[in-house]
Amino acid sequence: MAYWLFKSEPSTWSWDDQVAKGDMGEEWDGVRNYQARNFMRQMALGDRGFFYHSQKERAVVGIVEVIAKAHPDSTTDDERWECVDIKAIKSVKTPVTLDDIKQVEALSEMVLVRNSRLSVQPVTEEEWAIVCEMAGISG
DNA sequence: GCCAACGTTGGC
DNA sequence: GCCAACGTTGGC
Repeated sequence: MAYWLFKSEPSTWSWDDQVAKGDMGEEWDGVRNYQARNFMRQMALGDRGFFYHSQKERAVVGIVEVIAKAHPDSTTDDERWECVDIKAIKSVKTPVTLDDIKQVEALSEMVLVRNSRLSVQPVTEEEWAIVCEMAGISG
């Protein structure tokens, strides 16, 4: 199983919105970036991901699961763009902020730190475990 | 609200 | 195929 991070502006699509969709989940649509799309193409059913709020909040707020492999993005006719479907699994006990992450040496190579603009990113198993611990959950 | 970093576009 | 110009994202 692989681990990922999905970034969203809460004013556009928040963790609460995602949770409200329940087990039906929702398309992670609107991605118009090749790197991000390529990562989504690599995702498998059951892969886990962090749900991260960008902009003002800047924190990991929940855990999601991939429930549909990459398929055409329904918000565009442009066949270049694809997306996966994800559903909310659980909320964090404690949001893990970007500041928190930057304090941890073992997390200094996270894509979130290295390339803050990428909206869909891979997360290593070690990074996953550390952030889950900081969030007060078991992952 | 500003600006740095990055990706994309289009002219050559 | 290069590179300048431009647009967007997201941290600060």
